Amino acid sequence: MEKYNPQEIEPKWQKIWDEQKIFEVAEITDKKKFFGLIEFPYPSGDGLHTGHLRSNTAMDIICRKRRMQGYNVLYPIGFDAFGLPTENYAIKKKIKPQEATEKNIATFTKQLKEAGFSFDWGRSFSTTDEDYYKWTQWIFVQMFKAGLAEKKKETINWCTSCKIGLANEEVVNGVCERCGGEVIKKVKEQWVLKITKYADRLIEDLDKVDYLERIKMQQINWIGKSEGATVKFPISKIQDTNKSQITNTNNQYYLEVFTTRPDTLFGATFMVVAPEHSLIQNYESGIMNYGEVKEYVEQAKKKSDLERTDLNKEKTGVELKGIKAINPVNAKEIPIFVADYVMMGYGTGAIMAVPAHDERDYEFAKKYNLEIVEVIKGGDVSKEAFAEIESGEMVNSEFLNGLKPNEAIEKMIEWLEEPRHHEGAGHESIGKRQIQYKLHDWIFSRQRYWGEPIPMVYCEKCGWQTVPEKDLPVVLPNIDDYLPTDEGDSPLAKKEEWVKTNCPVCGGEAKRETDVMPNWAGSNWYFIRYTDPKNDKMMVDPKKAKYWLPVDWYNGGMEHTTLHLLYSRFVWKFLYDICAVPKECGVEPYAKRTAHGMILGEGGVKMSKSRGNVINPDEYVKKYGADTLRVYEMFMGPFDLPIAWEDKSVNGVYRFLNRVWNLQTKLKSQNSKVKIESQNPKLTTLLHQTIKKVGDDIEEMKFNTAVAQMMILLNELEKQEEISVAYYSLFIILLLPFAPHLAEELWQTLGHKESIMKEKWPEYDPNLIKAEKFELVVQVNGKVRERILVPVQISETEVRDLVMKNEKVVKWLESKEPKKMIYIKGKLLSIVV
RNA sequence: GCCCAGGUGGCGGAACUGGUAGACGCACAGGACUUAAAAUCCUGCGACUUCGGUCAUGCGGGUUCGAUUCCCGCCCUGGGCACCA
Repeated sequence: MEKYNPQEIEPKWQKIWDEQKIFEVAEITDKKKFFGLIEFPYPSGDGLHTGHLRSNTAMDIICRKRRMQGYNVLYPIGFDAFGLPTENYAIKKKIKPQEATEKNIATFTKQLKEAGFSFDWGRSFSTTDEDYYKWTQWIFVQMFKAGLAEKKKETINWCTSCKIGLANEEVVNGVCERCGGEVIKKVKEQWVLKITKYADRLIEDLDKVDYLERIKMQQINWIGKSEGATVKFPISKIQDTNKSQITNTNNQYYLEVFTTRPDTLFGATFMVVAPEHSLIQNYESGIMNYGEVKEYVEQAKKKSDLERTDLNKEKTGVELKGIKAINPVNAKEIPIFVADYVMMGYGTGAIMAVPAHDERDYEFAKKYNLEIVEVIKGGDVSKEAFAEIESGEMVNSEFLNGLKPNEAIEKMIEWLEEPRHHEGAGHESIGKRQIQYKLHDWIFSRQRYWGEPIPMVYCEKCGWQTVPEKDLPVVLPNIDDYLPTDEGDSPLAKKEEWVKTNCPVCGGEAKRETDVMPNWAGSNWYFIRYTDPKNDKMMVDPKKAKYWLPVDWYNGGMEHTTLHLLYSRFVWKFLYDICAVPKECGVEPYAKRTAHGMILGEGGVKMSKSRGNVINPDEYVKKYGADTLRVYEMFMGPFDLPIAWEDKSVNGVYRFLNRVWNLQTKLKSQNSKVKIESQNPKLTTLLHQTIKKVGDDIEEMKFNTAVAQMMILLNELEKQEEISVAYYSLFIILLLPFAPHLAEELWQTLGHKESIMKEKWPEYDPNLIKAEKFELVVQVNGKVRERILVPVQISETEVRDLVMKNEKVVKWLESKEPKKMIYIKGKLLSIVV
């Protein structure tokens, strides 16, 4: 027998699988389908990393098992290749992004094939392929036509280092998520997608899917739905007798706020507006201390978001002297402040402050000595704010007195919504019920080069027009100077002959949009395209979509469970609404979503180039083979938790596979007819337990214990004088999804002509997983005192008799009479004396 | 601050629905083979012990015949959100 030599057998089998196109899936069959999905990789210059392998191996195991269970399995792969990392990499290396992408995809392809994943390579594509992004642009056109895409002036987050606008989601702790660079506010015309219109559905439909609970929570928190009311506070017109009239340039007579606590309206003793609030500009001449206010506003602007949102800092603010707000419930005049603890980006950018029942307002009121009016009894407002909503009773609140806060909220909203005469505004309601989301509309423009051109044309006469569908794709021109500009225009703007075009409506002169789409655009819908990747007539053939979609199981990293998941769910819902995907597919794109834990470097620290602790899979494939790497990544620890790489343990897995290989020496000479049942019953039990455990564990992604169970079986098999081909075959089949090359080679060695993958996934016999005897545990007063081997069928009386005769037990009873005996069948007998 | 995980030997981690804590692997120690080493195989491996046992699953209580598992109160670690009105 030759030695286990993965370096030889792995390339051999990869070649055979590739040539036979064994994983290329039939279009539509009568078989039940299974669509397993992993996040397609971003082909960076660094090559494949251990995290890709962890996710891909897990789904590979599941898909291989499904195939053996008789499913028609789609396990596709592609590349998410547009975007900043490649562009920046290309700039650094002084090459074109096209070149970098091509090279990186080649590397990734080679690495992925070397890992033995059962991908359907026949369906592979890159988001940068023209016949793919044609449809990415087509989706944008549909969104525009549906009124969900709009170009508008937005205060955006501008990364000064990437020279690019960022979505709110891409700003983390006040800095650029990607490069950590400084983020400033900049007003720019931007394309936005109105994801907020789908906010409710994105929350509600989570009930219909099987996601990890924490993923659902993340989605819900991100959308951040709050229910409450808006309330208009009139601004009192004349304060300062020296000034005859307050100039109000925009006829703004109200300060409108959003509150989740309309019940506390009688306790509103001052107002606060964000530094960016238009009220300040509008009442410039009415604000007596305008200079002071202006200075505060300027200071606030200079602060980064990080500084402004630092919870530990003391709240600051300046009163707008000369104007007052009138609390509409009691007509009291209350002061207005500007303070940077109120954010322009949420609600109306202004709040009514109820210091008695809100911690932040309380702190502010204490500092500036403002009135604190208790309107809910139950706390001690001389000491701290009482923010409870479940308990307490309304006081000092006229028509709300005596109610519970929850009831008061409803009553107050009713009161606010009643139309009534209102000074300066005629006949309308003071406020109304309002739902507010933290989720913002999604800024979809990027002022860079390496992305899908936004397929829009601007005509002076006709306004924004979509590029006609027959002219799609708008091909990204191959330009030499693709460096970003400091002014924040896309490099495409420099290519005049490309920009200049004709208006699709009037035929007159027009200009192309020069911004490109963000990275998310291509990854929003790639899984749909896998079901029909070559279609040049439509995004997807409804028949094919109907057969394959939704995705049955989607696994990926925790880092993509908020943004990518939310965005792609939104796009799916839109495509569902316009019938671009058939109704039969359902309202959610992914039936099940799981996430793997990150692999950390040795010692539990994050892997990074700067630390120099990045594990390169290639080295391990070279040294141990892909099978060892696969099994190790599954065995290293619980799949969903982060885990540190441990070089020494890789060796342990290599030993395991070698022992499986060497087990061949114990094979009975070609005696495959031997019936399993006739063998050693203990071993038979263990074999069936292993079939059950490995099968069940794969479904629950408990790969570590599945491998452990196979090791237990191997240990037992090794103890035998000789083993039957039947036993060995079953063992290899169980191992196949984990170590496919090894399993295939051993299968062939056993004399099979067909691939092991044609075998059925084994089923266990429920009668055989039970052992004939078990170890009965005897406890005296809760302590284990004896273990006796007894037959499974033993009755309770027999157990009692047996135990009471047992010397050791008798000794522990110290001739006392047992008070109580508890018998747990098949487990233990507990005696209390 | 809020939400979600989690805390078990020297290490990664097992443990069904309250029923033998430490499976499996790593590391380590001893032995076999070898001129020797590597590899491989065998044995041992939570702590203490007067060798009868006793104590042990972050800490302190509780429920129970019995708690890693359930309840109450703390401490710590990781992740997410964060002046969201």
